Amino acid sequence: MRHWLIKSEPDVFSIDDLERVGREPWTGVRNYQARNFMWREMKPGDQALFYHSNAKPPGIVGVAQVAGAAYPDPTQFDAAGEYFDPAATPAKPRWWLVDFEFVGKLPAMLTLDALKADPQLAEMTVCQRGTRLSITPVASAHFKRACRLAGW
DNA sequence: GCCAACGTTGGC
DNA sequence: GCCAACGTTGGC
Repeated sequence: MRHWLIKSEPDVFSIDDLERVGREPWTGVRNYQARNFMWREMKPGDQALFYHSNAKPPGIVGVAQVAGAAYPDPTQFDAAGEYFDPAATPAKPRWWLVDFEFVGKLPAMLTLDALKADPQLAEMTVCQRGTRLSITPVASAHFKRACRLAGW
């Protein structure tokens, strides 16, 4: 099993939203690298750290898991929506996604500051300067360490 | 194919 | 609100 970190702005979609709906298609990702992770590398059952970005403070708040195989992001075909891609067709989709399902909430947020302060976690991609990618792979050792640090 | 301009992300 | 980082766009 591989591990990941997925970012979401809590004002848009928070860990509480995921808990409420149970399962959510990860729509709107329009970055090729992030798409490739969902399309080609994620497998059902992979677990992801759920990260609140653009939050005060930012940090990891829970765990989600890949709920099924990748499929075309339906929002790319919606001409009225903000994620419409005129170059994409159902026969030749450009954007792919997976659904994530709620696994659990951390007892307390593991803040970005706390991640950076931990010698083992400071190497995580999310801790690196200028990292904007919304989906990143996480080493299994880092995943375990983060859960342990958060008391989960 | 180069690269300057532009847009977005996201911490601070 | 600022701005560093960096991906994308488009003129040439």
